[in-house]
Amino acid sequence: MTLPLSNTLQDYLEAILILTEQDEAVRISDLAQLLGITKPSVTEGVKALAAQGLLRHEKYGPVFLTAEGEKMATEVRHRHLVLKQFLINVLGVSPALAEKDACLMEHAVSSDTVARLVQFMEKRLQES
Amino acid sequence: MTLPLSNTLQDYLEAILILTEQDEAVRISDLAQLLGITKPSVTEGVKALAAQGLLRHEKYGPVFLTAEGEKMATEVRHRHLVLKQFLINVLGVSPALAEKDACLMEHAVSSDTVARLVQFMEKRLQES
DNA sequence: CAAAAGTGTTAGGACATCCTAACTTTTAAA
DNA sequence: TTTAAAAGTTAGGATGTCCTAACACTTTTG
Repeated sequence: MTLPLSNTLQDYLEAILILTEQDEAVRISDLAQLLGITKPSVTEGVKALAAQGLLRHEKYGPVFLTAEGEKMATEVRHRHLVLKQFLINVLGVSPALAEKDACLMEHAVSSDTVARLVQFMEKRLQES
Repeated sequence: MTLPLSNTLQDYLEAILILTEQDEAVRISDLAQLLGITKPSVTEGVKALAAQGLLRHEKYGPVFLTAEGEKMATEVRHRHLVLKQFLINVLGVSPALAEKDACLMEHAVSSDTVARLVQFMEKRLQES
């Protein structure tokens, strides 16, 4: 049913989620700018995501995540945020580098590892 | 001069390093098996690495890392090992999953973050 | 409301990586 | 030493992701 999404398309979902929460409507142009790619590329990616039922998009219109798409986007962002917090608060990595690393690592870590990172940081807070 | 290698080609280098240390000669077939891809794909990848001066390969012969190739391979493996140790010893991830996660994460973490992970684990050992 | 500016799409192509099928070379065994 | 098995290569094709150029639609604004 739901095949695993490529890293690239996960990035699209995450970007759409972020834009959804700050703008009213998410446009192809906004995505292109945030993702740092051209509009034709975004159009293509959006088409693929729509074909998987992860978002809704009508020609020349804005983009909306479906429930399933939002769920996946939220998971990706969760991984991103957990990793970033770990890098900054535990390792002392600079925020800018943490952001960069987290962008890549979010596609590499398993759910189990993320859950353990969360646990680890909680325990660490209690102990201090 | 040295353009950044793709994740795929970094994996090739790492595999060659591992095989180099356990067998006398590294063959295309060995690599194909270890990487889980077909021989034609390996032939192609090896050609690309040879073109970048990272390994030496004559038709129908074995594969040898150059000094530069070995250096890069060692770096990749270092990232891999540091991550794996962290996952197992600090987070308590199972060895099998740690291996899997490290395989992907090794292409995502910056040198700075790896260095900090090492530091973190050293400090942690001293404190215990 | 017409024209300019902005937004989105289509077409066509590049590149990396993988594959299968068919062929060649090398190695090993009868 | 010839032949069968194994190893390696080549050719040709698929897929995913990106691009530029050109075109189509929409929005803004004079």
